[in-house]
Amino acid sequence: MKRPTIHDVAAAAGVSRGTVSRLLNGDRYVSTTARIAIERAIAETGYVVNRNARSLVTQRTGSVVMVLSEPHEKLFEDPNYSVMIRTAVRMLAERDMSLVMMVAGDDGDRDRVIRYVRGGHADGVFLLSTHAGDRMVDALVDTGIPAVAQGAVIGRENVIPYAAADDREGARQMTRYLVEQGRKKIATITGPMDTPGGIQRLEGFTDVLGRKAAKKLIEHGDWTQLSGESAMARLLQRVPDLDAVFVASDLMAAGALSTLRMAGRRVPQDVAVGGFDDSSVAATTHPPLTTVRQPLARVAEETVRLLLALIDGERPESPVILPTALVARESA
Amino acid sequence: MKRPTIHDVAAAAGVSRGTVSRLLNGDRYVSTTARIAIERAIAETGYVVNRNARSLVTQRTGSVVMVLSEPHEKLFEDPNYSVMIRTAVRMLAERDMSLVMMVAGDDGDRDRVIRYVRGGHADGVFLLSTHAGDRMVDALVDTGIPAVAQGAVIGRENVIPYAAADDREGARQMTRYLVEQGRKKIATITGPMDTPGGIQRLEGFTDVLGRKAAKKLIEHGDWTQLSGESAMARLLQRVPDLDAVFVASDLMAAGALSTLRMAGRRVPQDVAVGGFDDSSVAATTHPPLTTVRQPLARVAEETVRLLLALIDGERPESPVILPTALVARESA
DNA sequence: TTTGAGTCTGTGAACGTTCACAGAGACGGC
DNA sequence: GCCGTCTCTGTGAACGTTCACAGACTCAAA
Repeated sequence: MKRPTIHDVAAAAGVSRGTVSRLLNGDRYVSTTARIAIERAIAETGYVVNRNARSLVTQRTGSVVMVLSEPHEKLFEDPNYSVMIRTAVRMLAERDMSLVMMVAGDDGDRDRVIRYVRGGHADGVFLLSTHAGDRMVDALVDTGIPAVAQGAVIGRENVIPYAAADDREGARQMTRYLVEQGRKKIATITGPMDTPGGIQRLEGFTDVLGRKAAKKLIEHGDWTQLSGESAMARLLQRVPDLDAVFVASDLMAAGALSTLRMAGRRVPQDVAVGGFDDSSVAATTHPPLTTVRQPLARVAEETVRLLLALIDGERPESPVILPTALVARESA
Repeated sequence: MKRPTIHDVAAAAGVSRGTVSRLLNGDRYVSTTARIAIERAIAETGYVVNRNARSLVTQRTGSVVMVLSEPHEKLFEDPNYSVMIRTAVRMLAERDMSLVMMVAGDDGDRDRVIRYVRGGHADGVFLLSTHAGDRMVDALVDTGIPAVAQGAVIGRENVIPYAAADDREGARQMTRYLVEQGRKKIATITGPMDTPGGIQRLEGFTDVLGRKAAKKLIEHGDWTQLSGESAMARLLQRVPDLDAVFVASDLMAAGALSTLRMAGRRVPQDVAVGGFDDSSVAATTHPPLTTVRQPLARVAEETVRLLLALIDGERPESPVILPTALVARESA
């Protein structure tokens, strides 16, 4: 019951290992008769190449590792991951490469990742939601193995190529929209200020309103619904006469909506609410959220493309920034 | 700049390959002096074992593959996946094993998966949301490599071990709850009838109401919000006097809620709505959904445990069915 | 002192590939 | 008829491990 090897195929086809190997690897110097015999032999024996043996000599693994840098608790919610995983799996499959998942939640995890990559077990690395100042990033860069990120790695923008949505311009779009609607006192709830989305979306907001004007109108959240609720509560207390709020994620916006409802403010009559992401919650809130759509699928695609190019030894341009679009619903 | 090999470590430590290998693999016959020398040599050289070379001789890969059987479009939404991935990655990491992701969306994908597993590239397989009658399942079983599923594989319940939430009892809980609230005409919107959740949750519903009574009160959806909307519309047309509906997923329930709102029915006064999953949407709908919580994390854990046991050559009990809990909010 | 068991070590072979090399044959141009 | 080029093929070595085996040494019991 042993798995057939390249020897078995060669014997069955009446040729040598070398010829079989050449056919397998797309070398052009294989005669048609040999080709046919080998192809039949492969079909008959059910042969499939042993990647370990191959990797051992080629020094290539045919796999890429995706590193998720969230702590273990905060796992749900983010559709980014699914899209990223699917896209990567699909695009890698086209090259017959595979995707290995790793989590870098604590220091032990990070060491494992470093060891894994340093051990030469991957041809490339995807970094997801990596935090500012993560020493793992530098260690990975040191290995010399291609690495890319989805969204900027703060402080390493120039060393880790990345693709991302145009968070800043998206925030500008939303803020301008609120202004155009005649809103006079527009506040914002940001994401965490150690994430690119948190930073960029606030930048976009102040781009439109001006730094001084915006100063008093900022509260910070941590992307969770709960943090949206409490940030909204703090805003209402500090700025009771606000008539609009730009919330840096839909989930936080959902939280803001319930706080507003509890406070008796009507949306959008009294307060307009703008979200960000156009995630699935955006359509289910009441009222449905006006939000900014991110081209998630395209960002994922470009991220993968970036890594594949690096693996191929090219020098792709980075960053790849993709446009966002305003989705007008009822909340603003 | 070559990566150090076991030879380098052996030389640096003044011992032979064999001794280093023994230490690495936890063999007890290694003297303390050798151990210390080797450990220092490993630290100095930055040695990390080459898994390919190891796999080549041990015939074990130290990795497990997770197969997602959704077509490429329907990817978002399902938190199951994230939890499952995280749990698997975490538990595998403890054994220094890694997780490879594959998607089986079309026939080409399925062939790739079969080839991959048949090629001996994985020590085990996780099957996620596998469809009834999928020939890939039989092919995988034929390889003799351990495989488990999260949720039953319809028609292969006895050949593929699995862990799952007690969908049937969960549906009973919800249906009973609606009855206890004094609801007289309770309808249901099911999931697709080729998924275990679709089947089991309907079973639970009819368990409580009786097959004949339930007959007329059933509409089918496909888990999406949109399908929930239209199924609800069909129900309203066919059974205008219904006063409750058990919807087999929260997302579909969100759809049902908006149809009810459009139709001018108040929830829960006119119509009570019960969901299933206790997913993130459940809290954001208006009114918040009364639903059934699945022990997602525990299901994932048990699924992984099952596979690890199989890999270790044990014969674990299957299926592992885990209890659900009713979460009362405002919609019922 | 001999024996035997237990501990520890080194060595050669094997795992299944790819790759470089050498060589055989075919064919066309001179 | 010879040479050079092109196509095609087989072979040996290498990749970095593990494993079985044989042997050396220690120690205690007979």
